[in-house]
Amino acid sequence: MTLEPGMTWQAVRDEVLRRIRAREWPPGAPIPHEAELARDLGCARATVNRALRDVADAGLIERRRRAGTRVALHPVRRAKFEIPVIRMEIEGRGLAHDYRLVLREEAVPTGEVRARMETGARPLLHLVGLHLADGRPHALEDRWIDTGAVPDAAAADFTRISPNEWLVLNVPFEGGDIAFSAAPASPPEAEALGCAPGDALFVTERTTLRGGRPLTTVRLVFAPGYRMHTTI
Amino acid sequence: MTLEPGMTWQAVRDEVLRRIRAREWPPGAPIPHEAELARDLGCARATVNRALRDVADAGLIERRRRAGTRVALHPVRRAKFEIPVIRMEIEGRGLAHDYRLVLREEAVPTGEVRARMETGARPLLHLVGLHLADGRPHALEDRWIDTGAVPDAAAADFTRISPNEWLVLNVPFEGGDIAFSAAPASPPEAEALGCAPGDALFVTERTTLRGGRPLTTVRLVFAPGYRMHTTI
DNA sequence: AAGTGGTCTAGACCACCGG
DNA sequence: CGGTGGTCTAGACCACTTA
Repeated sequence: MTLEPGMTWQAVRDEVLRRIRAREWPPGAPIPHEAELARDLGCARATVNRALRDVADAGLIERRRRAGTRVALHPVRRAKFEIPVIRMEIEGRGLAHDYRLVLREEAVPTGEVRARMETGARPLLHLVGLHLADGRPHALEDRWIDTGAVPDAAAADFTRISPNEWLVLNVPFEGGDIAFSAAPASPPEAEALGCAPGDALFVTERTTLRGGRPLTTVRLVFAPGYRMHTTI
Repeated sequence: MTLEPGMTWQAVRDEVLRRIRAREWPPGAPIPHEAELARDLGCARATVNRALRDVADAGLIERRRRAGTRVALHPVRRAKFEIPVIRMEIEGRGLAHDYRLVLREEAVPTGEVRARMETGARPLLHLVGLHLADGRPHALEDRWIDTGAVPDAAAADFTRISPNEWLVLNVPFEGGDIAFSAAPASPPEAEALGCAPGDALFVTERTTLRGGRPLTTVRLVFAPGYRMHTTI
């Protein structure tokens, strides 16, 4: 029990984490309410609230009005990861970034892309480009843009700037979803990335929205050996 | 300009996001300091602080004492993802989870595992197990545990509970790192997962620490078709 | 040295929801 | 209905950093 006044919310958080780890508050057990903790720890309730919100964000406790706060039974760890602009990611490693536009067309998407974009039989802007790191293939960007939702894209010069970067700079968005998976290299992907067909490649697929409307969807296929990394 | 009193921090955040998206505050530009925003928006500075902290967490603005707050030039989006216990993830999809221990040994790790665990030539507990969803292979868990750091693991019955779940329930940890990648199925992986050798598989590698000391490292290889999903 | 964000406090009101 | 967390306020002090 710490009774020093002037406690910071980080100190409160650490004390809460200590009690959870020490099983003073075992999984599933309710913990004292904010006012009580504030009294015990000698700080304001707002400070306890700040600390507990942080612990709840990490998934270690569950909070509900009236029901109080409980230690999570199955602590689902939550972690953050970053989605940088590809050029910045490459340059951040001290490598030179280059980009080559491989394909630009107006076309009607099929299959998954069509389902994700929800644009039916309307033609979209389809761009395929290769990102290079120090001259070596890094990732293949296969993108569809709804020019109805992003009119400026029709006039953009995607031979000089990648759609990835142009969109980040020019098109504010509100949300979207991301999926990560592994896929074998298709023959064209293998040729572009300089690997063998069937090689295991790391794939991310993103669709970004504004006002609930899909703006663009992209499939990024990374050259063999790519790793996405983060910390808990 | 909104001048209603009693503004919530979410409303302040939304107004800030609107100004950024509308280029009222263009990329790289400084935004007014908290006190000024609080006056303009008719709320307390703490409310503005809460809102700006949220926007900064998302990567859209950069805050520094004395230097003030600026709109990020290259908005690195930050997203969260969840790392559930494998059993919970499977059961959450309405499938039955099963687990089979494939290998249990005391052995000295080599290569990457040895480097990650920092245990030198000391033998560790090595466990390999298969997670099944509705009887079909879901993921292969290849784990090393430092029994010096986690003594209880030596006596645990990993034929009934997976190391994944046992560790979550019994071993509090403080941090770690995670990597995601794609890899071809090795012959033993292919046999365990019921796919062909060389098939592209989604792989996650985690090392968890307590007090800066590695407790366990695990390589999870998922059956073909697995997708990790999250939203921005 | 001074301005900015970071945080704490004490009090208050409110929304929600479980008993 | 009443207790809990969620939030706002007004004021204050502090830490950091950069001009």
